[in-house]
Parts: sequence; structure tokens; C-alpha cells
Amino acid sequence: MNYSELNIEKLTLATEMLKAIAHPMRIAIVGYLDGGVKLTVTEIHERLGIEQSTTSHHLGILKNKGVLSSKRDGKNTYYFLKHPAFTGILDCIENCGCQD
Amino acid sequence: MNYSELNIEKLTLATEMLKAIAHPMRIAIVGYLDGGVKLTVTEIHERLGIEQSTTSHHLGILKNKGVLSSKRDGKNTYYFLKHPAFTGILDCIENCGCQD
DNA sequence: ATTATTGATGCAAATATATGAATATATATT
DNA sequence: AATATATATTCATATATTTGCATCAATAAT
Repeated sequence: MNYSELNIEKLTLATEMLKAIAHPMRIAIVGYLDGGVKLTVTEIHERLGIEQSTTSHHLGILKNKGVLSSKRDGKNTYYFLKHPAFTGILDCIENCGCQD
Repeated sequence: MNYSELNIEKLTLATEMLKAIAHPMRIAIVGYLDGGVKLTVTEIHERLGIEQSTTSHHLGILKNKGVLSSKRDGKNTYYFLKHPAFTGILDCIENCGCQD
């Protein structure tokens, strides 16, 4: 893809997705959901060790920006990656980050 | 890599790199530098159409977080990707973003 | 030595983001 | 219907980011 043409619309979209992921708790969430895993808000907030409302905020951001989808099942809402390739971003960062 | 273990140090590093890239002008910069291209601050600020000092700030952020390197040559300072795979992040975002 | 060019930095104002307490909503259970 | 559980939302506060003017520093050209 050509990001050198300064297509503002495309840049904005890419930025919003990257910004959505670019937070330690949200990277951890994307990591949890790798491989098609589906988790509830409670499961995620317990694993992260942060408040339920904070967790819900983070999940809302990820869903809003198109990183996650959710599906309600009774009292629970399951969150999962909208596209499996999202964890590729983490792999990429990992590869790039570890060799100076 | 395992982001599900909540390794704070690793999460922080990944977050800082992602945050460095997660800005429209900085995504554009990374795009310009794809394929080993080296550009001066002036060239970049003219292409982006933003102030020189703002451009320098953005380049500083990208360099600081390990995304870019720079090399001075006379009056000019050339910036380039520290690791070629960084543009893979843009490809990944692109792939993930365009299919709802 | 003076001037011009290139890039970096200090600073302040505007804007955006993160967090969690309190509360609302939705569903399930009794 | 009343209560319990799961999730979302509102709101305020704290913190971080973005931007560009003004200025400084380094090198080059005259």
C-alpha cells in the first residue's frame, strides 16, 4: 500500500487502529485473543488486574476502532479479534524491537 | 511471542514503538522511508507540508523509540528506518482495516 | 568573519487520553 | 417482583500529546 501519497483518509484510519492498539493493556488484550480466543469482560479484567470499568473502556476503544468484535451471550459479552492478522502487528513490533 | 503473560517491560516497549508510529504524519514518514529510502528533515517537512520544527519533533519521537536512525552528512541529516520490517506494520493495518 | 542554510530544542497553549468511582442497563435467578 | 451478576456509561481528574513560534547550534558558503 502507498502511504507516501498522503491520503489523509487512509492515514487517519490506519492511525486510529494503531492508536487503539498502542496501549499496554490493549496490547495485552489483543495478545489474549490471539488464535480466535473469545473472552468475557470479567475474564479480561481479572487477568489484567484492573477495574471492570477501565477494562470496558479499553474494550470499547478496540471495538470502536475495528480491532475487536463482540457477541453477547446471556449475561456475558464475549470479545474477540475482528481479524486474525491483528496479532501480526505484535509479531512485527517484536521482530523490529529486539535487535539494535 | 507471548503477550498474554503481562510482562510489563515487554508491553511497555511494544507500546512505545506502536505509539511512536501511531500518528498520521509519522505513519506517512515511515511510508516515505520504505525500502531503505533516506530523506533529510527538509525533504520530509516539505512533503508533509508541516513546519520544520514539528517535523523535527516527529522525527525525534520516531528515533527515540527505535523506529528510525539518522546520519548526519554536512548540513543535512538523513533519516531512515532502523529495521526494514517496520513497514510490515502498515501492511498489516491495511490488511486488517479494509475488510469489515 | 559574516551570512545563509539545516536541523534541534525550550516553551506554552490546545487538545486528547487514561483512570476509576458512581451509576445505569440488561439479563438471569430465586 | 426482588435480587444478583455482568457489562456499559457518565463524569471528573490526572496525565500525555501535539503544534508551532522563537531561538539555539552546527555546518557551509562568501
